[in-house]
Amino acid sequence: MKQALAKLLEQAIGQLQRDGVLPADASATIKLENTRDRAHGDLATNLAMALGKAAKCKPRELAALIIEAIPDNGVISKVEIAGPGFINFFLAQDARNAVIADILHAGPRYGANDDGAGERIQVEFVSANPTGPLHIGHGRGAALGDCICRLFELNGWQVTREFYYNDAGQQINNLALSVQSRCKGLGPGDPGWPVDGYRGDYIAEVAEAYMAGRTIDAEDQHVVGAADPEDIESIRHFAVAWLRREQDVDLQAFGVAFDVYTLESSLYETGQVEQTVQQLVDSGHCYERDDALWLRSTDFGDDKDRVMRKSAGGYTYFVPDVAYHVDKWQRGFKRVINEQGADHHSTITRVRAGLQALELGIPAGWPEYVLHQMVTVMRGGEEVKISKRAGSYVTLRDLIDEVGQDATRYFLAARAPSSQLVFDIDLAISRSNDNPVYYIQYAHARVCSVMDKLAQDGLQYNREQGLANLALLSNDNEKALVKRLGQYGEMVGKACRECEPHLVANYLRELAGEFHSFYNNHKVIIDDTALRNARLSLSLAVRQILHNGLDLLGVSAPEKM
RNA sequence: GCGCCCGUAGCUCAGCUGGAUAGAGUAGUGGCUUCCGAAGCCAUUGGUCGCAGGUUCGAAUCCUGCCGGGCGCGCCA
Repeated sequence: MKQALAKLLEQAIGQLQRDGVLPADASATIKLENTRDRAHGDLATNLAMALGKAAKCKPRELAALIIEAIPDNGVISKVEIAGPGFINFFLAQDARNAVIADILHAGPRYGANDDGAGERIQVEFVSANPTGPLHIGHGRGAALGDCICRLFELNGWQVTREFYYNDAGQQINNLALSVQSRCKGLGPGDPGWPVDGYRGDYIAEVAEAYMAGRTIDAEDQHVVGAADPEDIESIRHFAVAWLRREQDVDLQAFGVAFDVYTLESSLYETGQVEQTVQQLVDSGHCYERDDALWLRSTDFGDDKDRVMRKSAGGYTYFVPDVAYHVDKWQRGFKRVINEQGADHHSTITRVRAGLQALELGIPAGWPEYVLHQMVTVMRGGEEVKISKRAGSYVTLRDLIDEVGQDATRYFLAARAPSSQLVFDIDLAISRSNDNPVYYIQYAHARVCSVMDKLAQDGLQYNREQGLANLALLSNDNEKALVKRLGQYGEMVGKACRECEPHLVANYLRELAGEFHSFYNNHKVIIDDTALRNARLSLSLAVRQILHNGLDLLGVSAPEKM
């Protein structure tokens, strides 16, 4: 609809240029925006104001000329010049109503498009260290990452969801030592407890299972506890496997599944880390100093050079990170998005610098990043400090159990990633009925309920008649709904381009609100068959979009509540 | 000190590739169910868009400088 109008305006501008009203080189991007106020029509453009100077005439006068130059068409029903020179377009109702038929025909696939042209894209998200259960911050990453994936899929991309396990660093040593101490009956604070040991109760659970010789059976791993408190390698292996399984269970409960899991340790085993280091050395961007190997990352915009190999031996964490991204590149992903917490912000420059230094033809801005800000958890009016070492934090599993998967996912995805998020557990639990997600789901259930009532009354929905009588939808509530439905496709495209799932949440709230308003003002099941079927068509289109949108967020669309 | 993010109604947040009287939820007040689900609707109260300059027909939105909050700034990951 918008595109059709933009094309008409383009033709109008071309006409005015031929007529000499506008200089041939005058140009302005044609910007059409959805109006906020219905009195301003459906779409408005500031074209006349933008071109006023070039045409050397007043914006309102130019607006009149533009309007005159617009070719005849079936899209526009009325045009007005308003304010300083806005051109307001009122769309023909027939043209607007067409969206209802489109939605009903496309069903669950409505909104899908070809923007991605089937290109492959990889989204890495969550990527929690296997040193403890997932907390609410990981939950935000999971909710956002998964929604972003769903958006890309809808927009025609072939998406790979990937999880990267840092299972090879110092923190894993701490984990192994912590479990070992528990195996020996030590607790946090006891003499001999590791300085940076993990204090949470789950460490004791891991130790107990290890000593009991329990088996961890998961998709890609089968590990048996060796029950030997002196075998630190065995403990490490068991603990990582245990915690990975725990995280998988949490993610499953959250409705998030990954296609590929990559272990940092595997990059060492395959020699990819060594190979990357060698290539970096060969590239001439490295140097030795103070017994350490450095990357001259300042050549690529970093504010200081970075150590690659420590003087005591061993690589710093970003070296396997670079090797990992080389691997992603070699797997053929022209686009890679890493969704992570903003506290990892500093790694971006470093990883990109390493990739540039390799001179593999990787673009400077590759990979892309979506960073989400911290989640603050409130409980009993007080902030709950999240500290893995202190063992006091809110796990994702707790949240799902208490708040429910739907509400948790909605809350965590409904805010812009760049904004800090306050998650008030008391509010989410005790006032769960006021939760916005129920408001949206309720609208969906209401349409289902209308359909039930229709059947109870011995009536049937006649789609053909409904679509043939859409012109009967003429009240403000109906018009508002039709207009909103018409914006779904545009919204979905923007949410994907900007990697901002919260746009979906906002849209759904608006749509649900407008439906509730319509529902309260007008009966759907009425004697007038033509109008009844038209309203049913509208309601079913609304239900479909609510369903599709909730699906993008990973939230269910219940038929009854 | 440097880098990134944020500062909009009592609270939680949208709006930010400049547009027409600044929006929603929640909290407060007052209404609406012999009629498809009141988990709803309608009305109303509430804002110097952190502050000060600048850019222009027009700034919550762009630029600069301050102030306030968060996160980073390691031969940790």
